[in-house]
Amino acid sequence: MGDEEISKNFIESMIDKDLEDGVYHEVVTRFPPEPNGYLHIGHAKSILLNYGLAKKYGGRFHLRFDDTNPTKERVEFVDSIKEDVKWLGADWGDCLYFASDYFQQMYEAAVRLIQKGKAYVCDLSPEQIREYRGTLTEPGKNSPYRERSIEENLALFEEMKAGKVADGARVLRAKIDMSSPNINMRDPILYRVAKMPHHNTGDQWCIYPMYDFAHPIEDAIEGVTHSICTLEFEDHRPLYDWVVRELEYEVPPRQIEFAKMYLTNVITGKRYIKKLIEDGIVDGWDDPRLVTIAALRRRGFTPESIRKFVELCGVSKSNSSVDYAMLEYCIREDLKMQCPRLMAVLDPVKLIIDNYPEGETEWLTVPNNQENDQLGERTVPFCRELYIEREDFMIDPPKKYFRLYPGNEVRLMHAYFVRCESFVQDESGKVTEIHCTYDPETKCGTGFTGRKVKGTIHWVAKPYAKQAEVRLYENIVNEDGTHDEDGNLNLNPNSLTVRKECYIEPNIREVQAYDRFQFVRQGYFCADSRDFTKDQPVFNRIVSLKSSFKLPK
RNA sequence: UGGGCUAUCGCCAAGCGGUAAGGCACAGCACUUUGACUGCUGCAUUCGUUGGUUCGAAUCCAACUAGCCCAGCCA
Repeated sequence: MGDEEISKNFIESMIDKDLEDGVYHEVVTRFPPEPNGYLHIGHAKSILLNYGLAKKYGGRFHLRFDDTNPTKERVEFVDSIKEDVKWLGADWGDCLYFASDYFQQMYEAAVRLIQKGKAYVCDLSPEQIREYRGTLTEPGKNSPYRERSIEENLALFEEMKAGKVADGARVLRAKIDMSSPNINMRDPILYRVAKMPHHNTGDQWCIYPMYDFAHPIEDAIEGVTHSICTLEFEDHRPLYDWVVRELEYEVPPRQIEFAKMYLTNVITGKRYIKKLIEDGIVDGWDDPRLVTIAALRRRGFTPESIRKFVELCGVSKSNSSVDYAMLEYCIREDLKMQCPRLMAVLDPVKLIIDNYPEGETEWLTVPNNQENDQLGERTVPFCRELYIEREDFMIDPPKKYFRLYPGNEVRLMHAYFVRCESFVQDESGKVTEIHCTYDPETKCGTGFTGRKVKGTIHWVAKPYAKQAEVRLYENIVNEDGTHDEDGNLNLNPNSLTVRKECYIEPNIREVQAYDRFQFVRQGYFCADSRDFTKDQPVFNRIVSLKSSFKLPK
């Protein structure tokens, strides 16, 4: 997996051209999150794209925290982001940076702009600035403070820096063009006053640079060549270029935009996730139904599966929403060869083999994964009373059902053929016991070829079985749209099913948190790190198998 | 008559003037000690629309249409 030829994306083509033209002689990329929340699957695309490009071209990949706004940032997010990026396998080596470490250089850059007559201090209030900015269809008008002298601007900016100016009273603005059709070029704000401690620089600064000013400087300082961001920044590129040009960096970085990834039937918006947590619908930022990196990890997704997914989705400039089935395919693909395939019964019903000696136990040696003998073997107990899956027996089966029903013979996986002779129901009609007879000659591994059966079912020996809790997850929002007309989430009421009476093979006592298994026909499961105890393990379903027999309606 | 971007199968996505890659999903067949996996087969006479240039257009030109983004002292 992973060695298939994936066609070159448009960013690689641009990089190739830059290298050919001698614009750059190396490739340096970065992932620049603001530490204001948890990373999700969409960020994974950016992380892996940037990291992959640096690796492919033998360049560097930087992890840089874009922490220029102290009002929104917290250290705990810095830590969680580092953990998630590392987990995804994007190795930043010693290239870990903080935009806030460049505050002095940014300040000096701002002074240089003032000296060039390209920036001025503006006293307009936030409301006035908005009015002066014009609208999408009307040009803006010049600020009355636009023509202040360089000396005055320098002095005023110094006052801002010294804390002599109240929050919001004055800002530093670029002097570009108030009539530009691109609103970002209408004298954008470069620096604002915010008397607030910063998670990294403390009280050292009370002026903070805006994204549009800070970002190109951060890239230039670090020697980033290709500054890859999402589509909504396309309109900012002229400003990005303006900043690196006016600041006269010898090797100016290039901004390239790509489309964000959206996934069907999930939510990524911080606002919505926060509400789900507050409403108690999910149990936190790492609830397995969410697609934060932390949630995917807890659910049991592997970093490799996320990498495969991102690679498969590709990179383009058209807004798109990838089918959740694609993610499911990727984790199945990764897990199928590396997971032990164990038997577990999620909805048990008793099966009794009437002609099997009472009190006897056979220990069967079975492969852990028929397709990968590296995974070895284990022994499982077999005896007279078993549990099988309730859905593997039907009193009155439809056509083409080939599991157990009165008179039919099936294989008990890794064991014997068994024929249903009778069954017992309670008053409500619920089946409580299934009685079978087995044929000793049909034991697995003896090479019996006398006859064939169409169905194979899994089972667990009743006296030895271990009880476990299993959580079955589905998408959190409905297939037919994630929101209704009013913007409320269209929640899937069946997104979580908890099964407490599940029986698993006794072997599973060896399991560690985060261990993954394929429960035969039930799909892939992960031991939940949060609720895991060895006595009563809790498993999260990662993904179900592709399909199973569906009853005709 | 604001600007920017996008449009190729149900969903992603190659393609860059020489006659529509691939993956997911779906369907069928075969195989099967998991109805899984695997293998095979099928799945766009057509590239948002309409014109034009050309021997030849998804690719070039023009005009439309639809969707997304922009008026934070957020990033």
